[in-house]
Amino acid sequence: MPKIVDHDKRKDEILEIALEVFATDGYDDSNLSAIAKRCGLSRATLYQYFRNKEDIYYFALKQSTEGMFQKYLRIEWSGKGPIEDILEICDDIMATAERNRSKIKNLVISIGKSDQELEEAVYRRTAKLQHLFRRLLRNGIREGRVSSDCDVDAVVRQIVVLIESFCFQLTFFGGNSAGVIRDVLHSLMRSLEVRQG
Amino acid sequence: MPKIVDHDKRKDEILEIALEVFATDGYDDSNLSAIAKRCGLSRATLYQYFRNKEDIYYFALKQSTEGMFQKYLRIEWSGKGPIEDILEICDDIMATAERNRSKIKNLVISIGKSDQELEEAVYRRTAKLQHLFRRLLRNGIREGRVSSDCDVDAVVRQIVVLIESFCFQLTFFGGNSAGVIRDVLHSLMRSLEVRQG
Amino acid sequence: MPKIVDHDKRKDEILEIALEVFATDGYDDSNLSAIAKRCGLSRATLYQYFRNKEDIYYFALKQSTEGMFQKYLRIEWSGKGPIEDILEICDDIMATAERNRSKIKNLVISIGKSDQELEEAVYRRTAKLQHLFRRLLRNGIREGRVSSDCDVDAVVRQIVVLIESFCFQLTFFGGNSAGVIRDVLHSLMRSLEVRQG
Amino acid sequence: MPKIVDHDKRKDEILEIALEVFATDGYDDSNLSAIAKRCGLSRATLYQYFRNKEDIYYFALKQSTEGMFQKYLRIEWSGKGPIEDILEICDDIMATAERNRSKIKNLVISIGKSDQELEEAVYRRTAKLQHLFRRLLRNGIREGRVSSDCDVDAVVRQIVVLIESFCFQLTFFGGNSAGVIRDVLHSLMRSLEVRQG
DNA sequence: TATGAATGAGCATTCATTCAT
DNA sequence: CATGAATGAATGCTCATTCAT
Repeated sequence: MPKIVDHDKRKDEILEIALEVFATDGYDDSNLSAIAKRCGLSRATLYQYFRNKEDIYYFALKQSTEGMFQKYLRIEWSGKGPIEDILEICDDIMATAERNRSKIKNLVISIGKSDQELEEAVYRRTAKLQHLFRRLLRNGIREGRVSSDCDVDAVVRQIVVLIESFCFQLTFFGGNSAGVIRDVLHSLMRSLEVRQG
Repeated sequence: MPKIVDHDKRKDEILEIALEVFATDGYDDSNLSAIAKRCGLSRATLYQYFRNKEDIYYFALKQSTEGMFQKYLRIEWSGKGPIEDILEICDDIMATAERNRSKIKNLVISIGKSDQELEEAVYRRTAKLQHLFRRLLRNGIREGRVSSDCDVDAVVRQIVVLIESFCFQLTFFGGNSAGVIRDVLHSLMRSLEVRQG
Repeated sequence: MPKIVDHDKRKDEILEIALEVFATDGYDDSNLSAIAKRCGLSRATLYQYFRNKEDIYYFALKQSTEGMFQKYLRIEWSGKGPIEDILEICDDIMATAERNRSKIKNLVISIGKSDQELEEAVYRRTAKLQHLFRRLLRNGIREGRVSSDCDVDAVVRQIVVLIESFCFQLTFFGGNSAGVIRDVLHSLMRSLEVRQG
Repeated sequence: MPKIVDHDKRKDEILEIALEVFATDGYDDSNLSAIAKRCGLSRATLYQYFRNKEDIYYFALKQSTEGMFQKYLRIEWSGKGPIEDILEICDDIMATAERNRSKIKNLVISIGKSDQELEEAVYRRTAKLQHLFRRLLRNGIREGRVSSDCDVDAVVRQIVVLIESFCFQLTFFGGNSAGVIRDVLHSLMRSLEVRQG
């Protein structure tokens, strides 16, 4: 029997490392030598797991975003009200982003390369989340906990764009700047809240 | 007169063209051949004006941002009040950014390359503007036109970060997404306004 | 019985397939992966049967030419005369070549790689045949059925070279061009024939 | 003024050398390093003259065959008769081929790579020559110097195929074998001659 | 000043071959 | 006997940069 290494596991390890390298150096300035070296492999060996550099990048990115927003879809709601719930989700997303800065950075840089496919992917991944936000807001309005002036679609759009901006700030200026976006998001949401007498 | 007079002018022409090329192809995917060709010069000649590719990039960027925020510093104020004045400036900046998307894109991408120097440059260029905003807000509070709850420093920070985010959105997702940031900025500022009985 | 019996058989199977691959892609453009895959084996396993790629090629070629000219050596002669006999043999050789174009192509290409060893091999394989031709011609002269002007050695040489040329034409330009060589060979031989009053 | 080297001349020099290298090693087994080294240039410099390896090969081949058969088209005819004239041309072609073995070898190898374009090119280059042969033979028949049995088209075809075969033999087995083909061609033509009383 | 010529350094990719299991 | 894993050695190609004129 041949030398056995869990192929898929090794694949994931490579992607993990590749992601870091890509995040540090960018796609163009990175090179397979660096990735291979950090994996403790030769450059040629990478080709046993992936067809080419682009492939590595693509899968590294895919792996890093997969399931990123899945967990929010089956949340159990606290009684704190819709605004609080939305903020909680948003905060969690942003905290996750902060914890995975290198992944986010890659994502952002990739979008910058105007990879149309990725833009759509971002949309697809957040579509359900947007739907959730809409439902929460509408419920809130019906229950009188959210200001009836609120243009639901517009607000949801703003939330999403602000979260994106959070990621941008995180990528380009770091956590402090990103924190400002979080503040803005909070102000924005709070201004929609109907104070409960 | 000898040709020498033209030196600086020629330098600027090169930078102008270089900026376009960089904006289109990105720093890495661009090459000096392309720039030289579009300048009607040979590659070697570029080295008579600049030391290397990075130099060209650096100066192209510098040139493109120079004076970007200068004009706001000697503005004459309308009687509409500080909030309105600030929004007017912000809108003008954002409109300018939208008109110069390729420059902005370069700027953003460069920052992404984590060119520390550039990050500082951005700060330096906006420092005076921030000071202006602070003054306007403080005046507004004193005159009772701006809510006294307003944490001036925090708000100014938010303004700046939102304008940055506007540029990011512009670069990565285009004008529609960027417009959402503008809306957020407006909401934010309006919420500080004290309605005049 | 253990699997060992199959070893040589398996070897031949590999060579058979290898020959096809080599004929299709050429030595350089072919690769062991392709051969291994078509054999249903892993690349590494090939090395259990052959030392290296060249070995595989060498033996594939050897196998394909082995016995190519054997059958003519124990032919029973018709009464049609030596010229007719020679032509019959030549036609049969050429027909065989036409039927095994891919083998021939490999052979030709290999010779092109100036594999000295192969050139000699070609000579060795045809030596006996040349001897047979010589005998037939000499008999023919003695019996008055072949023109006495005929320089036996020269003619035999011509026959062989024409058959080789037939293979070249077959390889490079296909059957039609090769057919022309066959015609030439026939004319040549017929011109040696002494018409029997 | 810059360093001036006659660009086209240098180009030709490179092609000259490249041709030799290709003839020795074949297209695949050759590499640009070898060509560059023998040119006294760096690999990168080759790319200032040609776009890629294939280009070098293509032009090397083109250069080598250009005008190969041109000179025969405006020959002045001796009084020796058509057969003699044709043989003289053929001998000259074959002698030229022998003198330019490396060119011929390349040509042959290229055809082997089944470069359709080249096969056509060979045809195009010999088309006028074939026409000339046909005319000579027809004149010969009319004038009673060539046997009236002679199937002109067939004979011309045979001549061409034999010359090709000459080249093949030259490439694969060298001048001695090729000489045999020359002999065959002579016999063939002589057998068409009508002896002048 | 301007530029044709030349190059070194670097990169992605391929593939025959080895080795441990 | 069989094979997955791993790799060294090549190779074509690009490009910023230098140099001599």
